[in-house]
Amino acid sequence: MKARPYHHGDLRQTLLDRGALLLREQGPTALSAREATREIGVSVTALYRHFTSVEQWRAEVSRCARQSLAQSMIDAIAQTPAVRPAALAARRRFRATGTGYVRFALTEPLLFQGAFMPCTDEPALQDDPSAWQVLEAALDDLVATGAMPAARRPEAPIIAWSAAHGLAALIVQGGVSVSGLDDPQVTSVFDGVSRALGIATD
Amino acid sequence: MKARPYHHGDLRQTLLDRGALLLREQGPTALSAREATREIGVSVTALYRHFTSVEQWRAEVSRCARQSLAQSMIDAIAQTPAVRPAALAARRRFRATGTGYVRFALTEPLLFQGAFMPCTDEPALQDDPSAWQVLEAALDDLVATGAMPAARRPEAPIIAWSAAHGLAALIVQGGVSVSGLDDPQVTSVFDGVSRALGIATD
DNA sequence: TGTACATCAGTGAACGCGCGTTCACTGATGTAC
DNA sequence: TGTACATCAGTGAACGCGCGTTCACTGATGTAC
Repeated sequence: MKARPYHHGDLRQTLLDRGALLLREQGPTALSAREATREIGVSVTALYRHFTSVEQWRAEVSRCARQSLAQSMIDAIAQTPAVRPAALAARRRFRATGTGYVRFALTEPLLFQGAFMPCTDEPALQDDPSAWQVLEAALDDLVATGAMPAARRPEAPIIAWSAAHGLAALIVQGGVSVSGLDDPQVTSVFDGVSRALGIATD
Repeated sequence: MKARPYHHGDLRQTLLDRGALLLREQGPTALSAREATREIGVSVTALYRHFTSVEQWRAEVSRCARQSLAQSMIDAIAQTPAVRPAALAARRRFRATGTGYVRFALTEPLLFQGAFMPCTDEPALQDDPSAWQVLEAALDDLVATGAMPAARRPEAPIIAWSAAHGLAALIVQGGVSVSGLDDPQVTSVFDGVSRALGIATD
């Protein structure tokens, strides 16, 4: 498993990157192997050296988009200032998972669409990082610091996930228009989640 | 504006119905004018007598799917038993808007996808019935009967909408698997919304 | 009341396009002796 | 160390397919006199 160039370089990764770029700029319907290979300057057939089919490539590109989404959550957490007490910090980090999620939908709507586009094939690898796992970790954190009652922990993932995903999806589809992360509609949803989970609001 | 048959009958409506059927059985990617007209037994060109382009037809089909979704909410409300006090009845009806929404996603996942598929054209007519309006009415009802504090009214739509839509979207995309409307994940989300909005849980 | 004509719904062949997949191939890299 | 050969990444032409749109047309319905 060497990463050094053979003929082209790492064509597999280049195809994934280009696919993500296509997704980002033109959306799921524009994600075709012919377009991607044309832009890279490589023959279409070269793709078959790295993926069993175009559909499988598409599934991997979608996975990359989901990983970007998860990375947006991780970035938002990282930008959270270190504060005391620990429970407050945990609340801020949890909130950051939500804002990272919604920010991604706001700044990269087409990539967000690609992250959840229907794929007939399954990706060969699991999401890494995974948005779901980032959320789970933030919830564990809330319980560990006493910021959320442990009794809420089992239902917390689906509640937080549904709210953030629903808001993001409505924004992307244009059903809801929002000026930014400070828009009252956005903060209402996050505050609502806090109330639902018994988490204090700052 | 006559509804009686000319040559075919009401081809416009037939095209919309067939489109919705295609959406329902094979999903958005299978929604093509050639396929629809082939199944109806009419030439492709006939479509241009009723829609300016295939894309505009598609937008109208998507609207029909959204109307089916709204109808599912209305049906769920209608199945709600008449109870006293009025606040309890209002709560039940509000809950029904959510279960109607999610039931539609569960029983007609492809149609649900079609309801929110990206369309380059806008539908000529507005949704009627409209899911959004059904929700608004249910929320007014909650306030009028005292089941929800009036202070929550402004943010209630986006909170309820995000939660229900997010849950439905996650179910349809396979991210969350759920056995039915009584699944704990579903009830958790609805109970969470009630807590977020200051509505009593039965 | 009967006839001529305008209107308009639907036809069918043709077009160009971009797609995914196949095939036999070329040519560079790595390895065995 | 040098050479023969296997391996494998990438080529380029060709295929069949389904799509949306166009065009000149046919034929049924409604209307004016």
